[in-house]
Amino acid sequence: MTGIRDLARHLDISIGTVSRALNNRPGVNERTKTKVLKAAQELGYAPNQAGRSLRKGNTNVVGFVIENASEGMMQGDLFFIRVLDGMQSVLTEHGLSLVALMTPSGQEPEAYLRQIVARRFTDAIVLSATRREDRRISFLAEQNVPFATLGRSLTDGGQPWFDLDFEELIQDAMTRLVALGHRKIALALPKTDLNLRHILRESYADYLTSNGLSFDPRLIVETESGEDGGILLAQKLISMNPKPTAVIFTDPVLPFGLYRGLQDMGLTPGKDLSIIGIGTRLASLLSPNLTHYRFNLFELGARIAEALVERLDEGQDSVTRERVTFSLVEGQSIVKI
Amino acid sequence: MTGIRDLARHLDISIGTVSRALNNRPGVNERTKTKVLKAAQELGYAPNQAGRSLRKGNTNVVGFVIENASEGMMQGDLFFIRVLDGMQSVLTEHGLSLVALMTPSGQEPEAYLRQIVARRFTDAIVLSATRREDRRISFLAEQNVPFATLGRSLTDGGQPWFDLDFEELIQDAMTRLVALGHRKIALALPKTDLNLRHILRESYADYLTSNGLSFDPRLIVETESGEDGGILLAQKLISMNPKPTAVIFTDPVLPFGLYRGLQDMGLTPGKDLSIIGIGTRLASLLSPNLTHYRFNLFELGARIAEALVERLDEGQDSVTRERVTFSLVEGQSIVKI
DNA sequence: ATGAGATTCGTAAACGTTTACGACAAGCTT
DNA sequence: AAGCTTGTCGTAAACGTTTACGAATCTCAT
Repeated sequence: MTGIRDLARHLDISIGTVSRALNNRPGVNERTKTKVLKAAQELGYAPNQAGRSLRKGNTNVVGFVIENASEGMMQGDLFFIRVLDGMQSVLTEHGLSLVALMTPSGQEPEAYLRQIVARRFTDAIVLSATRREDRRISFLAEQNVPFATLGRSLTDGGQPWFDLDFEELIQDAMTRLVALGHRKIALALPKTDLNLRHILRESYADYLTSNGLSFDPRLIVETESGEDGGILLAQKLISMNPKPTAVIFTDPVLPFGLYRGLQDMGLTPGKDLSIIGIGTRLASLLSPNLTHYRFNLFELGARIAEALVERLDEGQDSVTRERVTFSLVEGQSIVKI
Repeated sequence: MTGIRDLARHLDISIGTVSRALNNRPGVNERTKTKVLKAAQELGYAPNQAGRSLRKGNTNVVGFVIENASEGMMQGDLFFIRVLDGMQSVLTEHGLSLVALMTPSGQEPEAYLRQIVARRFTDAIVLSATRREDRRISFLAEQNVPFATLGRSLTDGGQPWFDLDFEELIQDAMTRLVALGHRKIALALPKTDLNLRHILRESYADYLTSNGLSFDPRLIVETESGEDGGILLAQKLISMNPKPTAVIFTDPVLPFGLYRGLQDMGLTPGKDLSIIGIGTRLASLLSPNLTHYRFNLFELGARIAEALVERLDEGQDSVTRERVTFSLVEGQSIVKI
């Protein structure tokens, strides 16, 4: 393995100038600088990560923490990869590396976080799957670790966050459904402690009350995730009182079960029940095509990364917090009543 | 941030013994050892990664390299997360960390690999998406980096590899189809330079020739990935000559298009064309249910990790290379002809 | 009590890099 | 030509840890 000493010896100059040349710092002759760069290229030199970060006190690595790798991941993975890709694209431009870290199944999320912070493994951290109250956020804030979150939380760590604009989305969905004559609109929420759940719930209630419509909490129904959850949901919806004419939900695999459940009971999705999904790419595989909202996750990742590098470069002047927009993919699963 | 010096000062002993106590090396009194461990716990001490790996010359990190984050990832992500989870579970047991690294979209896979090797970022590497001839493998072998691959390749780096047993799988699928009376069985292969493509092709040909059946290369058809690829495939299959009565494929989203394409032409999947998929979890969402093979990806990951720690601990005595088995999920998409 | 051996600990060097500091030479001004 | 500035480079310390080595203490048989 070729180190900076080898490089220096090979060029017969001191390792100090070699280092300066590589990190193009001032005070090194242009000619020798190019010589050094060429030699580094030829010998395949790259600075030893450990040595560099020990000296500089940083790692040039940002970590994206993934939770729950084992369970509800059917949802997450499609999600994360795109976000990661977006982050990567801007981080590399700034000479930063991106690693994805997944909390070991057995370990507490916070304990794992404590580890990687104490070891100084990364310069910055991106959290996802934010809970309504999230101790990870307060922990990172206390420790003064630069971080951002994908999703918001009631616990405020002063960090930049980016999230999907669920308020606006629910507003949009509800308006559409109401315009089609729907009044009994069910909201299917996954059993989870994610903040997402609460945001959806409140947006839903807000829309109804601020538009003079009645808010009936019985129309909010808990769902299991996945296909089975969808089948169960179909049965629940049919036997509910009041009986909803439309339903909004988030799980990407759930609609398959929902469709099947309805069909098993002799009902036609879209016709007998209007269905609108949030953030499920697979949705377009159903027939009749599921009307749903999609997000530009790549861009979301890029935005997060930008906020993070800004934070790393310039301290914490301004924290950008944004709700990124969505787009509607029209299908045939919502109809006039 | 509390370092080992703080710990030593706090206990009023030398940093040498503190280090020995923490890494429980011989030559430290049992009583002081427990004292040290307790204090470390209380002060939330964890050894600085950079300092430790600089001194020890290793990082205790293994990296899983993900390629192609942007494009054909619809397939991969569902795949990788489970493998990663399996790896994580055994790596943590051995005090190793796992990070997922994704090659930046713009960069050459090999260049990226060269980077992380030269920087000594990880102790070991797991490669996926192996090509038929894979320069990454020869590179890692040259550099003497401990590594394993998920998938095989013609280029042999002397590394342990684990792969799904596609030979046995094709054998199984073909036997079933032939037993049902099928003779014109199409094999749909994705446009890719992955070794997988060749393995499937050869297993397919092998089965036919070694069972006295005719091998007609016209029955091997290239597909685009995703839903559109499925629709295209449906059209191709129908207009082919000879016209196949069954088809085998791998893409997880493709069957949705295939089903739709057939239905658009007034045909019924399963009835008018027998369909059997490989490794697509979503397949069970279709109706009629897609008959397909599934894998225990968690275990696959665990096996890879085990092989890797064995390699890290004991040098390279034996290289385990295994093809892990599959299971059939019976659906209604293959029928007697 | 004394020496040998075992146990426990402190000291200091080393890992590879960056960077503050000073040395030296060259160019310029007066 | 002397002094000053500028440009270029070498020297050495520092980052936080581990570990070889030796010093100090203790144990125990003689």
